[in-house]
Amino acid sequence: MITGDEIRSSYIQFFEGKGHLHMPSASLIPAGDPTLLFTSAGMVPFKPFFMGEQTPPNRRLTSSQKSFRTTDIDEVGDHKHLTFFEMLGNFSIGDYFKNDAVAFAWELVTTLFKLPPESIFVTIHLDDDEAYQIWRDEVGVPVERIYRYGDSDNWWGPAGTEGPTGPCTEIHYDGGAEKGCAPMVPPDRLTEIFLRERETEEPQEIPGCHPNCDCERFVEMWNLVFMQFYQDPERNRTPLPAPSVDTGMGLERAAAVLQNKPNVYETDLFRPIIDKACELSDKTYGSDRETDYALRVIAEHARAASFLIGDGVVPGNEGRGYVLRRVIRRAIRYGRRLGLDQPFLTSVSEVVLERFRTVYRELSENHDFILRVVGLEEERFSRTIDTGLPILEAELERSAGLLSGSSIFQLYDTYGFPPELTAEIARENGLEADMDGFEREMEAQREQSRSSQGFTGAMEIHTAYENLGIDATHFVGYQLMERESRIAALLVEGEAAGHAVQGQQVEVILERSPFYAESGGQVGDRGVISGPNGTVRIEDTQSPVAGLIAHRGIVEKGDVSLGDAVIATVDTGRRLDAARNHSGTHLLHASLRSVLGPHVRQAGSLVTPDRLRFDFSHVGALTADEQLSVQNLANDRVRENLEVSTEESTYAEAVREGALAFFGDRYGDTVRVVKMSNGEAFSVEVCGGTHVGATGQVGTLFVLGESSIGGGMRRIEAVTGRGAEELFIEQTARLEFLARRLQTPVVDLESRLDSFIQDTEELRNRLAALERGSLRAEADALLDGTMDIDGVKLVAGRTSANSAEAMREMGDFIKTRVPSGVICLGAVINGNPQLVAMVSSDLVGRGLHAGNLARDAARVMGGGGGGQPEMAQAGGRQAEKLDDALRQVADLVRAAL
RNA sequence: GGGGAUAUAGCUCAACUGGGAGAGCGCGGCGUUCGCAAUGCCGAGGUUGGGGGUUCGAGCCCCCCUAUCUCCA
Repeated sequence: MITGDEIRSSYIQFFEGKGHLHMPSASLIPAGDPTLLFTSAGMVPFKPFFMGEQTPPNRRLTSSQKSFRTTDIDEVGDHKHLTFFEMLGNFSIGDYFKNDAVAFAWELVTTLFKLPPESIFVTIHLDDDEAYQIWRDEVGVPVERIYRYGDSDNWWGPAGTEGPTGPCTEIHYDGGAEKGCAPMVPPDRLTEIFLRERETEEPQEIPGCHPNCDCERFVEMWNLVFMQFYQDPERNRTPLPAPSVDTGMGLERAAAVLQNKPNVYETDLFRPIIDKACELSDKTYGSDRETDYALRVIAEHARAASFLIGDGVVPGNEGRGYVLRRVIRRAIRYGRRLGLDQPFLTSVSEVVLERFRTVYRELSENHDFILRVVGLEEERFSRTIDTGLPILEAELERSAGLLSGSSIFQLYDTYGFPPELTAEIARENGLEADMDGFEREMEAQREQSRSSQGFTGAMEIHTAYENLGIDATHFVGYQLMERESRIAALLVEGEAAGHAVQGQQVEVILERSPFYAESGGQVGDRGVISGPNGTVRIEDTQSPVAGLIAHRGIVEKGDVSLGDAVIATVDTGRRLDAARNHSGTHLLHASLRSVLGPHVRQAGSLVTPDRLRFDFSHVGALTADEQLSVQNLANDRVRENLEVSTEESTYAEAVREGALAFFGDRYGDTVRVVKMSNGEAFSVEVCGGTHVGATGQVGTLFVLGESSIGGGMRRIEAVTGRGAEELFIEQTARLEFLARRLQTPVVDLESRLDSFIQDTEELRNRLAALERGSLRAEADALLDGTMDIDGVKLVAGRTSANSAEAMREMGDFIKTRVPSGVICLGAVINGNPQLVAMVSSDLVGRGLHAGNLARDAARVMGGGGGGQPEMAQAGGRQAEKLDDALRQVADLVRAAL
């Protein structure tokens, strides 16, 4: 039997033999394309080549590309759908076209894979007569095995709103008529049906089986895309000057066909993983449908999750991290159905790593990390289940027949309890789950999130700038801090103006400027713009429209006018502080990656002259050791005084050379790459910010702290240079101040403080004992005045207690002397009168209630109170009435008896 | 960026309508036991995350902050 590994390598070798260059699989995180969540097909890494943005290393390429698709995530578990798969492909970038592509494919399938030609069906696009002719005449496929399909099946692209697009042809493997759902529809008949469908725009019924049928007879093995046109955003298509070919064959499907297995899960690419899941759950694959489904979910998702983590994705609440989390949690949910309620996914992942580690190095390199992340997520999810389950059970208890959508939503929204699991448990308890109601609640939440998306009237401002008729300010601030220029535009209160006078808030636009506008987390520059008749103090610099630099400030002296020749001077000290923090951020980023692992990715940052803040993806909090290691490493690199160099490059080029870029940022055609290196690069990032010339200028980097900003996301804050120095001075001063106050040398502070705390403790205890003693004496005195109200003993009186608690203690003491009776104690605490009333349990039976006593007595002092029958407390506002209240108690007791 | 939930002893969690801060585990001491294990009694351990407010009185109600979890974007 040919193994999956053999299929992969023989495919690559076949195309290498046809002059193709083997490109290694790119990361599942698309490097050059911030608009894509995942690498979803073999051609994704080559997009810049197809778009003509870059020159490929060779016009013929081949690869086996790791791919991930989120669309079918909820279908995984049946025989067909996968989230993660390997895509074999051969690519022609303006080289060969339909003839060769088809010929190569046919040769590979029939001679290398040795599939019988009579079991191969091909499909083409309705209009692609060229492909039809090639298949029929050049390859010799009988016409009854060439089927035409419409746009939904055999037209590809564009990916997004514009881009290359074209018809495709597919190779289907016929598993045999006995697997079919019905007799085959002849190709001509099917073509007629699709033509009518296109004309009427109504879906037509297909009377029989065909290659794209949903039944199990055919396996779509290979898709050859002919990129023939370019489609613009208005959907106009123009022929591409150099048509290209992009093909994709799912390795898993190919393995199923070549290994003669009914589906991908029976192949050697999945079987070891399935077997492990069977072993753990004590089930056998193939025994029943439900079990098989769950086993497939576990195997598929364990595989997908391992690869995702291997490429640096970490579970989180957004974007890729959220997809990963969903995949892991879905696997665990299905595991529970098999009775796996203990952590199991880590063991399954171990098999995945074992199976694929030789081909995909990142799996072996990140072996421990992958297992740790899976384990952590597994643990986290079981906590989610544990907290949600009791709430769900209570909810089920309350509901009859139908579990409301809002309940399902609340469990999901607040506790992350999966709705499918909720529905499942509800069914087990004989209740239906209102999933439609749930969906409505979800939609309402989406609506709310969208509507709260800050509407700042950005559009209007936007046009205000565009109406200025200036497209760009030339930024000269990388080299200069001062530069003469001319005022190209002035805005007063958001409106274009020709003139501004002293005291007015203005925005100045210059022809060229050394001022750095806020971007990439680095705040804008401050400084002064001085003209012939006045000066403007600049408080902030922004870039409201790409390329435009708006200096915001106030006219400090005189006036300024459009066209004035000015000198723009940046506040150098502030700029250098910011530069130190920005370079510090890069050092910190690289250090974090070095200490924690390459999964650390920038999620946001803030660079001000005072401090820096850096958000990144990571599982769990940093230990004190890790934090220290990061700081030490960064400072080592500071002392090594690495050269900081910048160069211009294209985005894709920069990323290919290993530069880190921030997902979600938009980059222009050319990007600036900042490198810190002393021969060997320590940090390379795409960044437009201002930096120091060498890392030594950073001075010292001091980490202030590290915290969480949500699942899978951490935030670290630090200071450098002057900030670090100030911090040190401040902390030292604080220590010295403490030392003076505690009259001890700084080194002895801890022991001195310990002894202080101990002393306080001791004193507190002694005071409490003293108070207890004196209150006990008071209690004794009160006991002497015990009254007898119709046979009920009453101890009532004023005390000097300073808390209700102390009075309770007194009451408890009196109780030991008067086991049957009523006790009512009063005291003025913080200026307010307070009462504590106690009634022994035997008297409660006779109708006395401490709560009533306390409340009624307190009424005299302008207050209220309450409590339990045997003990209650009350208070009021009029301290002078306390004695009156206490005197009243006797009457109250008498009345209650 | 917006919403929801949680925060109580070292750990896991109780505490009704606002009215005496508790349990189990763990820890310490003293026993029973040949030993391991088990077990009995006693004990320590709390600014109820922090701050403000309402109230005679707040673990509980309101506001702000912090941390953790979670959903949406």
